[in-house]
Amino acid sequence: MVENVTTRDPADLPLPPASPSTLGWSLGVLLREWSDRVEKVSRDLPHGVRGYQVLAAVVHDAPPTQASLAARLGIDRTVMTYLLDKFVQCGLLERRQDPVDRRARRIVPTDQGRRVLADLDAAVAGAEDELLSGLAPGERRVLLALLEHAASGTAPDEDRCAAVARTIGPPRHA
Amino acid sequence: MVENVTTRDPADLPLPPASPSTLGWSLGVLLREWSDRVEKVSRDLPHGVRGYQVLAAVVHDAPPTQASLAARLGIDRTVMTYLLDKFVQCGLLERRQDPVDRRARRIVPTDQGRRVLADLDAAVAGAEDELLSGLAPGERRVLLALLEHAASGTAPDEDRCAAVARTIGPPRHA
DNA sequence: CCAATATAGTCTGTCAGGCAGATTATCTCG
DNA sequence: CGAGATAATCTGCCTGACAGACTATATTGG
Repeated sequence: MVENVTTRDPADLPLPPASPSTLGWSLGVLLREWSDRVEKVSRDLPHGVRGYQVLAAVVHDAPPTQASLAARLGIDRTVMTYLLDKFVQCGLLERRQDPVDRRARRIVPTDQGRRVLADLDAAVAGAEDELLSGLAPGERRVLLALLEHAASGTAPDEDRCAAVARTIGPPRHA
Repeated sequence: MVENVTTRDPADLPLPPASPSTLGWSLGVLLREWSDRVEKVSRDLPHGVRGYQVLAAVVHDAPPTQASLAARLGIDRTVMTYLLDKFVQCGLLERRQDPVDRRARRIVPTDQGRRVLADLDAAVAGAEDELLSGLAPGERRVLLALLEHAASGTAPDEDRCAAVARTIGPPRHA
């Protein structure tokens, strides 16, 4: 009997040599599921999930420029152009010339944009809650923290925005 | 001269109701980053990252049928058809008629397929390691465990296949 | 045992969406 | 001031996803 099975200790991890790619698979499944749910919720928005992500990024993170917004979301510049076109057209966002660099546009939300996003955020929060229903509240918090930490570590530019935000105001439930 | 600098008040732009969508964003960033890295590693494979995922799923999870394989990876069945065509053509996988249900095909890896995957798995493991370099080893393990748990909770069908497979032992060549 | 319906996989055609490359306006630096 | 870089936009092509039809087999009810 070949005993390359080193299961002598319960603290031993159960999947040592096996598939390394649980990570990729898990991320894929979760993101797909997240997208599906958020899609349902954002059906009215110009571009579904992506629209939500754009709007959320603009309002919550206020990236200085269109390009940085695109980079943050991993979207091509040329794509970002027509995504924003639609939002402007719908009166949810505005393009303003950056006074200091007239090549750049500052993307700012309209009041309606803010309102719409607030509603969506609530709905999305619900969806996420449901998505993670298999995890205990503590586990969820840990997962979110680790995910964000990992993502921030690899993200192209943000990082300190998020870090600061987290330091100043951690998610407090009122 | 119109200086609408409305951003001087620190209390003006807080992140009042903590953005719920860190989840979506984090997942997106990480998956994108994972894909990029794995893409580099899987450049020789028929369909890049996706090819890797297919091959890994076939070998590690041995889904009974083509359809279930597709479902597991969130790929359309018509797409799965031509993905597999390529793999068969390259001699990495084989389609065999399921003896019990002759409509179905059992997808089995060739020896070469296994070998190729083994190499890739090693490389991917390295890439993942690098990807999560911002996290301490303990944190990584926790993250992976939680991710997998969450994903399994929402995954369409697998769950018990994977669970059973893991419990019984890694796929010993049948 | 036959007919009807369901399911696994494949094939075909269509179409949106993404990306490369050119274009315009502006900035920066020598 | 001219040369090169950068933000955003515009144009056109082309891949790749999905819908729907089709074949082969399974299942079920009469």
